[in-house]
Amino acid sequence: MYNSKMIVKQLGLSAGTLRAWETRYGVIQPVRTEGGHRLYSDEDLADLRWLKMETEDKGISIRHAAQQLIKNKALQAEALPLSSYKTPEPKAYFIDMQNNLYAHLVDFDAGKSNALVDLGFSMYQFDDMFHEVLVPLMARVGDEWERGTITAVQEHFISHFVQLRFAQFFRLFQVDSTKPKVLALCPSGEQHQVGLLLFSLFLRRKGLDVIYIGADTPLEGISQLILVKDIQFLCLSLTNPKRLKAGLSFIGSIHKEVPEVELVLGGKAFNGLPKGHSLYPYVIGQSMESWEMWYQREVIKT
DNA sequence: TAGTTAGAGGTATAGACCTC
DNA sequence: GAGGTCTATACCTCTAACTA
Repeated sequence: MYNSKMIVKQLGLSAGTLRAWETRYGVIQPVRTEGGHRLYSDEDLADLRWLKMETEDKGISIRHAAQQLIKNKALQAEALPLSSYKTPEPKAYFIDMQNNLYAHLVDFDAGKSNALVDLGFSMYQFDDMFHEVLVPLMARVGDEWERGTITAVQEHFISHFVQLRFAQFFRLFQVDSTKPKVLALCPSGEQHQVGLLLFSLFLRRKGLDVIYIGADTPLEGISQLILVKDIQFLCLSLTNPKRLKAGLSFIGSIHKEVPEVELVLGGKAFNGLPKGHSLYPYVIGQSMESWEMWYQREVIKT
């Protein structure tokens, strides 16, 4: 449970705004301590985060966003027998959502797709939604595109949709200026950035100031950026093993100019590095657990 | 077109109460 | 006891609708 101060810090909303949303629209009903102080649950936090995203990113009025949230919750409640109401079994729900979302996206129906994702975010932790729905969705889109069952236009549309969702969350987390700065990018030629996005979101949630450059980043200017912005960690993602040689050359050039920057390497290509390779110690895994271990080992120690 | 009004939404303040 | 949080209320800004 969270008190008002923690909610204000996490979301950047004022305490007055929180109370106004509660009393005017009834969208959240925090429990109270014996003394009457509000205590917010994880669900309250998720709801508030969703409302903030709807109002600030989409420009929807708070009244309408609140109505939509209440409607979404009511629809979900209706779908289940009242006597046995509980949050749907996540695994089955995520698979179902992924299938429905895929169908809407290949049909270029952004409205239905957004509504479906909004509903998911109002019910589950955003980590679960990204890991269980959006990331597998992107993997599936990549496979379908390679098989030729969807067009390049569909692939681009879906990628753009998912990236927008990442970007919305990215802005919501407050930066802790006492924590190290991070530069995140994919070397030139690398187009797949979902893993990098996810890791950047993980870091941003921890309060790190992440400068996200994204896919297909040229070498020019990177070293200067690291020096000017006092970057401590350089995160690189590379999925295509065929581009590993070029990727290593990319890293070598940067390391030559700024040897003090600490490397964080992720993606299928780097995961294939042999144990004896000099860069092997900088490769992190693909699971949240391995990221958390890296964070505790490399960031908390600083 | 410009002024007025009303509503929506956010913020500030005061005083009382609660927590640590 | 200091600092945080509460409720209630007033005030501010912005926008849209209305009117002369």
